[in-house]
Amino acid sequence: MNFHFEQYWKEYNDNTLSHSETHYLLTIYAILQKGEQLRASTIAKELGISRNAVHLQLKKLNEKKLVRVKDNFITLSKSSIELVEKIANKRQTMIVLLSEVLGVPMSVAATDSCKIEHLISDETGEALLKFVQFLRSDRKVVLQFLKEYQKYYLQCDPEIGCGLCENIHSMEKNNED
Amino acid sequence: MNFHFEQYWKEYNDNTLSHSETHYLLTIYAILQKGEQLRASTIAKELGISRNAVHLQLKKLNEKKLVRVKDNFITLSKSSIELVEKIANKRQTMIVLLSEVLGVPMSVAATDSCKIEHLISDETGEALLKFVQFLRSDRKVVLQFLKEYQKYYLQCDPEIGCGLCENIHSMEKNNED
DNA sequence: GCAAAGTGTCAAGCAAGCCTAACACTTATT
DNA sequence: AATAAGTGTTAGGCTTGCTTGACACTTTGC
Repeated sequence: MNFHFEQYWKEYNDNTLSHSETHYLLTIYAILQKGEQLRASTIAKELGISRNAVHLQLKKLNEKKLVRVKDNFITLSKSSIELVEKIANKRQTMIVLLSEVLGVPMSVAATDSCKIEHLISDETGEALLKFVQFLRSDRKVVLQFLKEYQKYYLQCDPEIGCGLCENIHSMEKNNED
Repeated sequence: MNFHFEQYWKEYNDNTLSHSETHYLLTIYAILQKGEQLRASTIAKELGISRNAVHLQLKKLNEKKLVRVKDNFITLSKSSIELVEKIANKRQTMIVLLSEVLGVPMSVAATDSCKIEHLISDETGEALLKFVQFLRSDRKVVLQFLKEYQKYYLQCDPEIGCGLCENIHSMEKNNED
């Protein structure tokens, strides 16, 4: 416990993307993926903020070469697509870990993941992904591990279930030993 | 993937404590635990910010009943001690999961945990704690699980090690079967 | 005892990121 | 053609949380 956290706490805002920027880019990415043309006011509606705020943020994102605006239509640069996909992966990994493995309710898992997705380092993101992939594999040792975890740590009514036990049961079905 | 994240993204700042407040309280807690008397300028030195900034923040924390100031000496209220201990637990749990189980370097684990500790819900914090406690227990199924995980997912030179394999080996020693 | 150092406090300023108000311009509607 | 609705843009304001400068008061050192 003698790690000097005081050295780290200021790094909170030293991220590639701020929380705000992250959600602009994620939103833009999601809409563009549907094949739709995208303008500022759509982002405003989607994020629930004013057109003016979007306008200002887009100007900054454009200066940072993260978005392009042409004829009022918005596209993402290659580098920001990479950033967005990395962050979306981190979010998804966290959600799976929290909800599928640890049994946290989906809405809580989604909220928490949404808050921290842009703060997690690539190193941690990759380690989490590997771990979750392993936990989702149908190895015997994983199923035994999960069953034992469920047995001791998740108090759930077997009649009702808890979200997690259903996952384990369905994994078992795919892995008849 | 059709979860509406746009509903959540604004909750980023709706936390009991901001990142800044969190680190004020954690710092105050740590110093008081050493039994030392504490004044504003000490916090300034510890956090690496100006006395003026500390002064303003302490005024706000005092209004929120999170700290008490008497004769320029600072103490924590009962409610903020509870908050601090909860957050410190979340941080510690995350650090253990990342560094001991997933093999992320300690400095990365510390930085990431420091950034997200105050954003994680109590529900997620408790679920993570249970999971880490289980992973640290000396159950046979846990050791097998960790060994298999290490085998497939952690490329490390057995001569040098990776931080994680050492943990597993030491767990094995305590669990002669 | 007196200068130097440490401490608390107020003021003004800055950056991020939001807000509302106001205005210009372009589409739709009728 | 005329009014309404949608969109982009600028300007001023607010909050959080930091900064530096200036000033007063209290310790400490010689």
